[in-house]
Amino acid sequence: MTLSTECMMAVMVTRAESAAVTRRALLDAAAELLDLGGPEAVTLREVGARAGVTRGAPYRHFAGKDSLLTAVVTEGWERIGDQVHALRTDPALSASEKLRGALRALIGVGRDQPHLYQMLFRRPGHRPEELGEGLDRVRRQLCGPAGDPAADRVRAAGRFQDEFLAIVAALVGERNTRHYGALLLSGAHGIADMELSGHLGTDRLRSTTDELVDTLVRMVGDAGETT
Amino acid sequence: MTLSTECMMAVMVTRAESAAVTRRALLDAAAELLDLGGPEAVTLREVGARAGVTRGAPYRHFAGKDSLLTAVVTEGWERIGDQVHALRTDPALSASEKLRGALRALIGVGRDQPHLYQMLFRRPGHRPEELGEGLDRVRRQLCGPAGDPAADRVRAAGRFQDEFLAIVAALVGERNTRHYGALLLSGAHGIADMELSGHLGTDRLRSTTDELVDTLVRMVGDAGETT
DNA sequence: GTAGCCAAGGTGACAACGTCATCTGAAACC
DNA sequence: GGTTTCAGATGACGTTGTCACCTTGGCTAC
Repeated sequence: MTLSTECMMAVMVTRAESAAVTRRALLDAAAELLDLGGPEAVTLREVGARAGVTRGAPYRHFAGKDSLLTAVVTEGWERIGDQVHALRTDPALSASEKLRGALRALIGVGRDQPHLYQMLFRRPGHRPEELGEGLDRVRRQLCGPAGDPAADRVRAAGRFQDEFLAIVAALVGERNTRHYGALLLSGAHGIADMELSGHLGTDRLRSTTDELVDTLVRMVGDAGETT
Repeated sequence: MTLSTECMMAVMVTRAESAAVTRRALLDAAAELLDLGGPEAVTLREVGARAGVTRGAPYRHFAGKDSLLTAVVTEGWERIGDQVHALRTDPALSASEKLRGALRALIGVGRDQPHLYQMLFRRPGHRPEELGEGLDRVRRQLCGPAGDPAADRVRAAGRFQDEFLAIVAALVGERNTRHYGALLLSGAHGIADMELSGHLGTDRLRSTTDELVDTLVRMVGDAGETT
């Protein structure tokens, strides 16, 4: 039955269409495996199998495993960017409600897709030993060829940051945006990652993520007013 | 020359001593490889080679690769715990100086040993999908047999937290310690991890880690006073 | 319409890895 | 002195990422 349906639906597909659907299936399979068991569980053989192709096929669409995972991470950043964009442009929300929502959205990704979340905050080539100028250098290095996985990922993360900083600017003013934006983002990420690593919610550190976010936003609001 | 020295020093070593020195060499080799290239670069074959044994030998001292890495992480937590202990008991420092020092020490580990740092904040069995009650559950599960790698790691992290929270308590009072302690630790970890992942120090988020720590401590100090 | 092109995908192979079963030799113990 | 025990060596197995090579079927130029 599945086969006959497949045959009927396979009638008249152009080559580009077929390649696009395979690429999409590879990305979906990789994202699913990532959610299930982390980067280690994403094997090109299993990805290929779930996408209905063999182990070598992914190399037609991605340079290798890293490249595939980077593409999955890029789509993760794009989704979060969309979420924050929706918050920022929602006329029914106050500035601090938008901020709280953005931070909670980030932490929510951590809770719903822990493995994906942890990959959001890994250097594209995952080489933390060379700190240098951070993503700016990566951006300059890779800005040229659009479609490059690492560059796409940096761009997607940058868009998220722009949306987020626009919300922060409305709260603490243009002049303090970069500083308090960095502090808020670091704080939210720290809260999310502490929860993921199991350090939160213990006997010693018993606060919930929501409580921590509320305190953080309140403190920044107070500090932003006085300056 | 090295060989003759070795021979001279190798005279009359008991079996337990030899085993201990091998275990030590394995840990050192694993830590070194971790610093150089991350967990992927820690192969049992290379660890064994650097420790002067073959690939199978590590299994005499550790259950497997995970167990070995967990032991390395445990020693990392112990070192940080010692650092914070030294800060806490230093009579020449004020409470806020101690706090700032502790946060900077944590971030310093991130800068000096990025790969080790990132493993400090990974679940012992690295299974972030089951959030549950966090480390408390792991602690209860594994509290029995001392010497168990995961239990040791949880204990070492717990000691660090105790030292840290003692500093926080002196600043915001006993009643707020858990909440603000969690916030400060999350904040510092977020700052460190954002720097490692290259998200800090970009055009959009240009603050330094020291600036962020200062603001964070100042805000918590203000909030702690008012309550 | 037909010949050639080209890219998606299949297949075999390779090295590296974690892990285990088995063997060996020497220290430890009675 | 014989036995036990355990650190370490060795061979083997399954899995993985990756590459070179091959096949096949749409696409394009004439």
